[in-house]
Amino acid sequence: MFDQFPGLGEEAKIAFEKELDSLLVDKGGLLEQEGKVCDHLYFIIEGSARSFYRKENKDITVSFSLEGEFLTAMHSFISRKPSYENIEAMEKTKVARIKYESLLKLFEKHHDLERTYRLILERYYVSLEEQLIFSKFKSARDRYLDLMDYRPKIIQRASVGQIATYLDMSIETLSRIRGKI
Amino acid sequence: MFDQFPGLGEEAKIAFEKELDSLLVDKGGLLEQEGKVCDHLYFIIEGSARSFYRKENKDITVSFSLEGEFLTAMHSFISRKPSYENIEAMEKTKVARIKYESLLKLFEKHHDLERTYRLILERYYVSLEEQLIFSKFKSARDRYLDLMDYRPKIIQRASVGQIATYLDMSIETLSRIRGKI
DNA sequence: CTGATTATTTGACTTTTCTCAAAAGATTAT
DNA sequence: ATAATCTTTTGAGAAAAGTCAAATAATCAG
Repeated sequence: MFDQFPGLGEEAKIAFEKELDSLLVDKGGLLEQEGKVCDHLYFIIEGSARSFYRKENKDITVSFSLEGEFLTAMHSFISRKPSYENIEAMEKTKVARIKYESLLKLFEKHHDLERTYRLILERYYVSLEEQLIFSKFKSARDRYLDLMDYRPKIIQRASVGQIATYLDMSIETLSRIRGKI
Repeated sequence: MFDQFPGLGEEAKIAFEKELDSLLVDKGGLLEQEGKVCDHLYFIIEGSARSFYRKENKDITVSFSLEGEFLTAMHSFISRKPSYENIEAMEKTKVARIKYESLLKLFEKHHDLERTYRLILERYYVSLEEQLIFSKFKSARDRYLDLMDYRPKIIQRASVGQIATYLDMSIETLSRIRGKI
């Protein structure tokens, strides 16, 4: 879990792992729900998830997460306000999670853990920024081709509808793009 | 500068301020340039700035910042890779800034400063997420109306062209929207 | 102040993507 | 296995926003 964060000491790791709580969710099961404050930072051990929200009875996918990645409804987790996001398992998925409160407590004792969290946050930020820019300046077709290049696994695991809202185009447009490759 | 971050102790503030470096930039002057690693976190004391990048000889505005706000080419600042962003003063602008290296050093000594930085980062994140969602699900007209509501000062200070690329629409479309309010 | 440059607005037309509708293909529960 | 449901594909027409071009308006340098 922390291979990617070499600065983290053994002591902090152990303390962190003590606070972890593990969870198995079925396909379609919700890890987080809109309207509630998101209290957990998740780590996907196995499986995949997507976060989405609802607009006029449609699900709009905001992000996809695969095993080995941290995940939360960051906006709510940070701001402590009710989330507008839902997080749903895309298949049978195993996650570890830690409570917001526990995390803050651990920060008091383990400086290096707060740093690691900061790094996770930074990653989150960078990927969001890439997503913004990428969505801003490319045609529907290029957004799809980019996704194929950078995150091919998502195309294998997510439905056309989920991918379409993620890429900000209609299902029909995506279907037509796929037909023409 | 730190009024918004009550958790920060006097000692850390003093140490931080010691590392600050103040700068006056003329209208159009560049604080950061694409291709270079961004080494500074800025704070706008007076004036305003925008960050943008170039695509096919056009400037695409990514964000606007006003006095009292922290600002950097976050992607590069975080990743230590060359920036694709430029940051430019929109008028005569006074900034304070700290070097990336100095900041990291201060983190070693002042845990509360690293926390404050984390909070700045969180804010950055939240505003980026809002921008993404906001750009994703609104019509050109609604994006403009939202900007008028949330950041009216930007509309007063930035040019039509700058606002148009920020809102991801053509200059002509924005001009027509403005004509019809 | 004045000509030159740059920014904004307006018009006509094009392109991209959307919406609605229907058909075809999968998936799920009984 | 089969009906029922959900997802994907395909077609046709509509809407939103883009492009190109020209006219105004604003800003800047000498």
